[in-house]
Amino acid sequence: MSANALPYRPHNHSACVHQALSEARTVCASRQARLTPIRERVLELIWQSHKPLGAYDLLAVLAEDGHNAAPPTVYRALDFLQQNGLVHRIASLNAFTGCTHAGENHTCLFLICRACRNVLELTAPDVTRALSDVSAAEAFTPEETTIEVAGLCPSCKESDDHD
Amino acid sequence: MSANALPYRPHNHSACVHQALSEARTVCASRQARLTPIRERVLELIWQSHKPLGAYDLLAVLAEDGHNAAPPTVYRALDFLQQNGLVHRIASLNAFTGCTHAGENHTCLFLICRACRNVLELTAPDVTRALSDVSAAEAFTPEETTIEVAGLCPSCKESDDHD
DNA sequence: GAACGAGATGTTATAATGTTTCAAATCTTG
DNA sequence: CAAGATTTGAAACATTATAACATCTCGTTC
Repeated sequence: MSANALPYRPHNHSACVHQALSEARTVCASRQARLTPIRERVLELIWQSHKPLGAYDLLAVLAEDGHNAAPPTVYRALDFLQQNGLVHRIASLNAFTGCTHAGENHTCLFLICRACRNVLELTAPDVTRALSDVSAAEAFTPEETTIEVAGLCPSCKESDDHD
Repeated sequence: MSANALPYRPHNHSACVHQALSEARTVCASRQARLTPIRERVLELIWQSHKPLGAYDLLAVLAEDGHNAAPPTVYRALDFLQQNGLVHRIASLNAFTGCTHAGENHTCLFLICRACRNVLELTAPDVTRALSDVSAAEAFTPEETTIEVAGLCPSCKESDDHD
């Protein structure tokens, strides 16, 4: 199984978080984008797991932090993080997940487990190429691509089979 | 250009609507699903153009009809239509569009013009296969697939180039 | 170091999208 | 026609997202 499949397996997750934050600092520094405390905190929260969080989930945690934030605070942080390629919005869930390819310009896809809610982000050249061909065939100029596959991850499939 | 590319070109749209409604009746009859007046009206409204409509857009038109509907009325109609493969929800737009492959079991993708807002629905075996391969490689069991490509359609690209 | 300006954040209000719940009406089937 | 199932009506509410404007922070310039 590829290293990318981690979210579906137990792993040293604090390493994920640490690496993500570290990469984020690098990316922001190189772009002269300011990774302020709020933005960094939101990114850290999103990376707490591989389950996408909603904006209001984030707000709730910030409230526990003692930070009395309003929705725009979170949405602005999320906008910043998206613009700098640090998080993705999962349209079918209205939720946000950490980008595992920070800084890379990429078309990615998501495998979303409906049972455990974990999300695996992948880049799939074959899919990207096929989609690009389809667009070209229709003379369509693609700009933003959303590919989200909902289903069951291997672990949850197994549990499901035992029912 | 394929016949499927119609939304981006002038065409006899009332034929689209007529055919869609006719197919819907056939599909529902064969499934013993009841295409009630509200459901049919919602489907007809969705087919008024190839631009996806939001649930509240539909509500507004129903209000003009003199039909004083509340949100659940529309969402229930939309649920029914989706379940019977007559409309699709475009997750990235929170909007609904008529299915051009009614009754067929298919994985489709959408080319969404950000300028004119028209949407072209396609089935792309190469994309479907590539996605299926990716899922298999991760031992993931896919159930629902969302593929939405936002960009510029040929007509709008042309206008854009002239700026 | 004071004044300025740009970017970031705070605050309030509101918009847009979607769901829950229960009651009433309608259709279907025996 | 009576009973049960499906559909619709209606009110309230939940969730997600944005608009508008005030304030703060921090680096730059004078």
